[in-house]
Amino acid sequence: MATIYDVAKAAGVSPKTVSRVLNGDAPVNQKTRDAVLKAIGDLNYIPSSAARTMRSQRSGLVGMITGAISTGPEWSSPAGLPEIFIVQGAQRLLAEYGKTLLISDTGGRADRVPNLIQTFLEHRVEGLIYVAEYHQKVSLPVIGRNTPIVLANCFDDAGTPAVVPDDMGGQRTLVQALIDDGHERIGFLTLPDSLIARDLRVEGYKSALEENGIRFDPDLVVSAALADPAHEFDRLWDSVDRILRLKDRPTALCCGNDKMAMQVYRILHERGLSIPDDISVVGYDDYRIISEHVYPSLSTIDLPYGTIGIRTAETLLRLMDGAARTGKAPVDTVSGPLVWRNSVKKRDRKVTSITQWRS
Amino acid sequence: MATIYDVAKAAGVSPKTVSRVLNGDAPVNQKTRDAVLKAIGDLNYIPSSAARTMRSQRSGLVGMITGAISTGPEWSSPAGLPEIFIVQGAQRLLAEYGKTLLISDTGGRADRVPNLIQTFLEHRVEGLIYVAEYHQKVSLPVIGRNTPIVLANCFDDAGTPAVVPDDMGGQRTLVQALIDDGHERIGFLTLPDSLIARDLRVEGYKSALEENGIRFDPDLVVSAALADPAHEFDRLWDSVDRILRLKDRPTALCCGNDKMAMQVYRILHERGLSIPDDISVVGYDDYRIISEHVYPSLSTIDLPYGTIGIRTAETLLRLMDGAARTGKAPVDTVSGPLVWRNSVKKRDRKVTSITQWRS
DNA sequence: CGATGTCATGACATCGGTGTCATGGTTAGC
DNA sequence: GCTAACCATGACACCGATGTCATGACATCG
Repeated sequence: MATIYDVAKAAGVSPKTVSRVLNGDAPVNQKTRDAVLKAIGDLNYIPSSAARTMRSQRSGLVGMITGAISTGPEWSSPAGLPEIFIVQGAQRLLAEYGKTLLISDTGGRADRVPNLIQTFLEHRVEGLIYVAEYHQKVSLPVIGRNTPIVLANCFDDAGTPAVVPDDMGGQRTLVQALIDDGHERIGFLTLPDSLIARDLRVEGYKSALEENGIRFDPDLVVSAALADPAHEFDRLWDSVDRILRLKDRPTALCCGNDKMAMQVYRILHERGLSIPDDISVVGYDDYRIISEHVYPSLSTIDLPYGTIGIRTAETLLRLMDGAARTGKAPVDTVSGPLVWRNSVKKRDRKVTSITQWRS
Repeated sequence: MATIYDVAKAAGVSPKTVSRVLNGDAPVNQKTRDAVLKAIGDLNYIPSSAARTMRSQRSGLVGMITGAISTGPEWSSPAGLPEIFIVQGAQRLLAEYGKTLLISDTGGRADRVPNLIQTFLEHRVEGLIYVAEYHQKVSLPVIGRNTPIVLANCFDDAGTPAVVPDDMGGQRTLVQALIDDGHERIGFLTLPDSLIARDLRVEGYKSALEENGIRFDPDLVVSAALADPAHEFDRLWDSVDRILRLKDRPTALCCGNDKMAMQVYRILHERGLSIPDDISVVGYDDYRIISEHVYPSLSTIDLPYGTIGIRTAETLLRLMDGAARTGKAPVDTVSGPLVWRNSVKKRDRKVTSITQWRS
């Protein structure tokens, strides 16, 4: 492989001049420049980033770790796989800034993390990103002060900068949209209790009700999923059953995610209820293979993994740039747009909503 | 950051001896070794792979490109995203061999590929992997002879080593399973004509019929999907309609993939047909969020992306190891297991199948 | 016209490891 | 007891870039 010396010799200049042409850090005469560029082309010269890294102490690399890290309950999402969107988002932004992404997956074994970090540090990554499979709390082994790290889709106790989905705001937006469509009795089939997203979304649900002067009825919120997938469906069936038997039956159901919504479709269908005429349904995630293809297509809210990736990279780049931690909260929340399809029916409101004379 | 010289000084030995402890390339006295290891720990020394790469000319890096590359029709799979499984599979195997994965996504723009390759070459990657979104033919810009490259989920005209799914064998297996369950009139709602997988699977379908002495009826094979997603559903509806109106109506339907199967479920349901009692259905891909959660759960065949990733890495490692291209065909096919769930009904065969006296 | 500044370029050291070769001390073999 | 073989270690050059400083050729200015 040709070196900068070969190029220099071929162009009849010094290596340093070739370097100047490549990096543009000092003026070079046009003729000289042309000669150098020609030599580069002829020799098919490709600079060595290893040599450059050594001299300049900047590798241009960013490390990313995906896969399990917490020792919490294994809540596998065999098809969720938000990771790829986060990876793509982060990679694309980093590429714009000339950074290359090193990636490594734990393969589900948290004990491998220190090794991965060691490898990344050997490559002198300028920053690290850790991506969790779902919104959760993690605890990472400590890394030297020098290498900034940003958490994506998770956060920790140590105040590490993090980017997470705005589960509370998302659910609030979703419920607000239902209220705007005239719904007031809104059931909520939640994710498993062990998930942080579950609590945040219930908060968002409550807050939307409150802002609209609707009383919160605990009977309407049912923990519908189990961390154990084996009994998932039966549990969901039972939950729907309980909600439908309520005296003042809800006109709309929020589901923990689109997958659950798909199963709720089936349950409602088997019970002879038509969506959205008899009851409206919304999901969460905008998992398009489901939301676009079920019938009626599902109204939901986008869980913006791509944006989380971009935002994470953005935060990391800023830290790499030496920006001291700003006063800003270390946990950044990202919200996604409503995606309103055909699973919600507009209703006439029985009473004038409080919202109408609020704004 | 501590260097090997700092460690040497702290341990009272020469840098070269530290190097020997790290690499184990020559015997080192136990006492000396302990002193060196202690110094390494005390100083929190992490070797620089840039320096190592420079001297040894081996970077330990493998580059991977994902995203669009062909200029063919944009057949987007918004939710398919096999890439992540391929990435994971490849990364895990590479990690076992001490290789680190550099990853870059084209962001859908094939014209960026040369830049990505340039970047990878600057990092002196020891090998390259290109991952396509779906089984297709691609054409990559030429790279120097030195860096081996393997294609995953695609192939080219130039005879580059490649790993692709065994679409023909998979469909044959699937149809054979239907035949084993007593079906003989088997409809096939295929993927869009533009896809290579479509033709291969039709081949597999025919071959299974032939092996069982069942006459191929072209009316049973309907190109059910369009590359244009806008009219996708109407087209599918029409295709199912056409097949159901056939004089000798099929007892089972093969669908191009699980997503299509999910829509076929809905169509059959609306027509008052029950699965699997009135008609059996199988998919393709084992896209679990669908296949496990529709009702009845879908019998299908796994499209083994993880295995493709592993096999690709395996092939690449062999090439990196200097193994001259063996006589083996450069295109390697990978097949996945049947996943038999509840969407197929066993039938009594009207006539003794030819298979029974064949083996 | 000499002093000063700017432009274009080169010489040389250096980043942090490892390959090569040399060296001194032990042990084995005859 | 002398040589050969081996073990453990160090000196030194080198991988391929770039930062620093120096230098010669011109242009500018008072």
